[in-house]
Amino acid sequence: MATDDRPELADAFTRLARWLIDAERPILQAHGLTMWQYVVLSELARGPAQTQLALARAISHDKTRLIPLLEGLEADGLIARTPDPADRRARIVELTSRGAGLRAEVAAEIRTMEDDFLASLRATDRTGLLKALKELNGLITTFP
Amino acid sequence: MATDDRPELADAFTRLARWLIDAERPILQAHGLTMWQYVVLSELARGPAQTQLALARAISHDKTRLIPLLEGLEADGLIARTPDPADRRARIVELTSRGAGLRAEVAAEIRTMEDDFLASLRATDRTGLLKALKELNGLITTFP
DNA sequence: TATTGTTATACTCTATAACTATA
DNA sequence: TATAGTTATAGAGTATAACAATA
Repeated sequence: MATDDRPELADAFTRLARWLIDAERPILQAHGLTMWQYVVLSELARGPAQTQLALARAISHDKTRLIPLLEGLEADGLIARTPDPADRRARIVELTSRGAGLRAEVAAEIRTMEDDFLASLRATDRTGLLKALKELNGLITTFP
Repeated sequence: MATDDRPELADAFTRLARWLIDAERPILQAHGLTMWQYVVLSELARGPAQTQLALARAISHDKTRLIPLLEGLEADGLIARTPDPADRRARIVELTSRGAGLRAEVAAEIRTMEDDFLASLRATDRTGLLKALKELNGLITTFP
């Protein structure tokens, strides 16, 4: 067999993720956000969370650490937590318009950074990469 | 502009890396290895390390935590640490034949798992993905 | 003086357990 | 009894400081 130099996938993905996170950090910092705060805003951009617990699960964060995080975002006026009338234990979490605006702004800057990052690839490899990412991520979320 | 549903890259890579690491864990466990131990063996498979410090840098691990790790691998007969005659402070770290054999065995099992994982992709997307990974990983290591 | 390997210490992040209020 | 939110505590993982030996 010919020795093919395919890298180990876990290693390759980890390195790329780490690089991209490092590249996002200054963008987030310029807007006064931490990584986890941005993760919360991004998840809420898909729709309000019916409970904090559901939100924690959606972003693979544990519920105890989520609390100070939400308190900070609420104090900054980026999210709102309103008691669910149907179940007074639960609190519905959603973006304020200010939070939605900030998230969109940051997402656009990150997107620009990503486009620069992918610019060196041939078109076919880039589309293959993006299609593969979408396909594989669908795969692993359907049966975790 | 049409809303394109491209995922954020950092998120996509992180999820895939986490999934793959979870998939590797039982393989490593079956051979009595931790993730970091396997990382060390893999790095040494590329060639001996002239110093422990260089090894730590190569795998992005800090030198203090590397020490108990190497002691464990040495006790298991998987690596050897020999003082460098030219610089008696330094210790050259290399795989024993047993360590090399174990590493190759584990790598083969991981490779099989990866092939199964990628099996659902179309051929063009799979090759695009692999070429893109190689290209991008080269990019980020040349100017970190 | 600077560097390798090492030990000891502090710090951060993460997970577990326990409490309250509702259901 | 079970669950949502919260608080307090313990644990793993990581980084920093300090030391001996050698350069």
